[in-house]
Amino acid sequence: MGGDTVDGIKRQRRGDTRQRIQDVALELFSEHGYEKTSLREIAEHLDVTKAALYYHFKTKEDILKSLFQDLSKPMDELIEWGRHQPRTLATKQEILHRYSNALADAAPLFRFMQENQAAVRELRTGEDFKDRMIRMIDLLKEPDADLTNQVRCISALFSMHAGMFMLKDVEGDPEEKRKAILEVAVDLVTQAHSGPAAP
Amino acid sequence: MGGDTVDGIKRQRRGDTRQRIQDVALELFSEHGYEKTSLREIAEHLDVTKAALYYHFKTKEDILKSLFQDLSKPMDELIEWGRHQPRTLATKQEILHRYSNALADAAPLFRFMQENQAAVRELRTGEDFKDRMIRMIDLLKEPDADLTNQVRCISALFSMHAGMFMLKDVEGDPEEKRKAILEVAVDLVTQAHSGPAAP
Amino acid sequence: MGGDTVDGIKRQRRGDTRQRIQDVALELFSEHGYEKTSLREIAEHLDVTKAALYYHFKTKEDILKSLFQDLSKPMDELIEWGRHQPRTLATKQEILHRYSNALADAAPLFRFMQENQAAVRELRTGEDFKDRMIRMIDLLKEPDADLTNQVRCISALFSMHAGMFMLKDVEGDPEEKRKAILEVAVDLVTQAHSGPAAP
Amino acid sequence: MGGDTVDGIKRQRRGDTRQRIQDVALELFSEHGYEKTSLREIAEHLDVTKAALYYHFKTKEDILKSLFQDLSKPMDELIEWGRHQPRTLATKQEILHRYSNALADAAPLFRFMQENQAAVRELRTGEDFKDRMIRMIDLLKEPDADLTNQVRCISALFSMHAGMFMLKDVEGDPEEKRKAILEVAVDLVTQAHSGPAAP
DNA sequence: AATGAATGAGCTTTCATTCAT
DNA sequence: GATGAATGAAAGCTCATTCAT
Repeated sequence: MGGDTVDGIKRQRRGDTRQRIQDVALELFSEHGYEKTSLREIAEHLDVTKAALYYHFKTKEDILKSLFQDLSKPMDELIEWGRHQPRTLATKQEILHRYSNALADAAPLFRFMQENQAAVRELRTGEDFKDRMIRMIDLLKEPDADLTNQVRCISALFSMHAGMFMLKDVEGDPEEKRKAILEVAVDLVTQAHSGPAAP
Repeated sequence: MGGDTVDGIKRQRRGDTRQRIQDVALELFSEHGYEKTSLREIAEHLDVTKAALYYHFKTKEDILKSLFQDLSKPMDELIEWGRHQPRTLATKQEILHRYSNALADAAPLFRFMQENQAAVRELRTGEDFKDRMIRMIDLLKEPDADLTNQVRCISALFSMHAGMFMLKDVEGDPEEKRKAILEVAVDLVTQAHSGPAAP
Repeated sequence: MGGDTVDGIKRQRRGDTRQRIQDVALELFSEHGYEKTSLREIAEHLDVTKAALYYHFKTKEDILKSLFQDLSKPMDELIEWGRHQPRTLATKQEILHRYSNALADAAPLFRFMQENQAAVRELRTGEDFKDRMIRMIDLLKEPDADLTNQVRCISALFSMHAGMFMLKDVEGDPEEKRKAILEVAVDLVTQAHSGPAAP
Repeated sequence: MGGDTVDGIKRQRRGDTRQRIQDVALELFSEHGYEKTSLREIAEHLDVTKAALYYHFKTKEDILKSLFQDLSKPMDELIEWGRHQPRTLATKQEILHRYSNALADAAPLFRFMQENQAAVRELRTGEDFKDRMIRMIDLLKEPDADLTNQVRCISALFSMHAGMFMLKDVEGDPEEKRKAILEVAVDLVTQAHSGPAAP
């Protein structure tokens, strides 16, 4: 049961309910999936009533949407930044670096996205996500890239997602893992950048 | 939809209900997700009652399991085959070839797997799938591979999954696409095979 | 656990659930109003679960619609009959007679209609009812009737509705009351038929 | 209760919130019915919070009651006046005249009453209304009137209600319509006054 | 091999209402 | 004179499942 850290800072219980709902929702959505997570569960974890959730969010889907917005902002910023850079290899590498950081920051959300695509697709929120992926890929691949190199770029991106949670059970420092994943992604995009004429 | 008297013989409605349930279930599970698909929907698509489904399958989860078995057999066979081969580059390439074929055969099922991980995880059926992925990776990576090369192998496998449905909206012949995807996967595993000492 | 009256007639509990739902629903809708009557209440009165109601009717509104259909049939038949008769005074009187009978048969339903107009209006089922009233009035009034005589016809019809339940608390034999109500209605329509030129 | 800066200008948002609540409530109650209209809706239409409504009214039912009081006063006055007059035909005609005027003034409220009887009945507020109707009828009918003439009086009253909104879709000047309705009502009561001995 | 009828549990959502501020 | 935050109760509805026939 929630005690508040007293002393100096305090706040906690007043005004942050909305944030707490989001936190718990993300946790439970990630763990059991969106459909399987009921509002009752979320409410119980927060020790409030279901109706309280509806004071802060109009629908269950709205909670999900609000989570996506947190995810979307950094991605949109990254895409916007990328569009104004020259399409050099250095730019692409920088994009991957930044993407890797964004991923690390919002890891649970990305994991959730990856694992709940079907459930989320119909919510008109998923569409946005796929769009963003496509625009990311557009930044990474050369306009005239052949199929193989397109696949390399797709692979780079998805490997970052997949790696993130596939390496969970593997020994080792998380930061090391992130670097390894990034390295592979950079490799793939670098190969794709050289184009089909590479020896 | 629903042609019957094919080519002289007729068959159709008799002993194949079980199969038809599986077909429709896969289609709907893939489209809307496992949780969101109700038995009512499946029954309606088949023009039978819900109760009829229970004659053929003990539970909803059982329908899902039966679908996985179709997917599991080729994977298990492939893994079994791989274990009895020398861990050469040629073997790895052959594994990827075979995997690519299996994937093409059971594409909708794989797509479903990819997009419903969260929903499926808790069903004790998903665990098996993750296990299989791990065993596949074990066949592809060298025992002493560093993190980066492990990621390459993981990436190879997941790229095959992701590519499968990410390229759906891309122009071009499906067979060409499959080859491109396979090429990238082989590349990744080849790199990983050479190990960190590669020039 | 159902005891059925065995022997000979039997039926009762098997197959008549749909009818029983309608009966109870009408009773409760009439008593407390449509909105105020919950499916839980209906189910409890029938000693079944709410879900059972949904086996027989797709929605709460559907129950209401089914009630209206019972009401609509005699009215539509009456209107249809009326359209094929000459617009004589005798015809009009016969229409009122028949309407009075229909009303007596479906009294609770009419009372419900009268008392729940607002609640029912938005259900797209009420519209139909108003249409029917208008068509009834068209049968009763002369095409060139002045306002006053139009009001007489409207009044005739509504008096039959209102009388039905306003006389409930009055002493006397129901059949007598019905006759009195009918007499007033016939009077009104007769006056209207003679037209404004009557002495 | 409510000190306001009186005199001359400004007013508007200040002391009239109570009145505005009543106006909006009547509008929405009439349109969608009492049960279907939520306090949220009312509050939104007024651009205040639900809690604000509770500053002005103790409960939802209280809002309704306050509306009825506006309606009741003229009716009670009319009834009181009627009781102190001789029961002549002229008196009855004057009652109908006055009633017609009251009706025109409070038309939306009457329409609401008519269309929400069931919903309102249980609120212990509706009972009053039925009582008033009965007392009105007592003023119009002769003490020894036979059933038919009682029905005439009931019919006169209800025709005024029904006519009010049934003629809405009919062409013509509202004042003309009101007169036509009144004429029919007067006719009915006049007939009833002459008693069963009329030729 | 399949249906008709039903259930129990649970879901998302809405409502009237309260109260400290 | 009003708001922000929350509640308890209930509503309509859906679901997987059962079982006698």
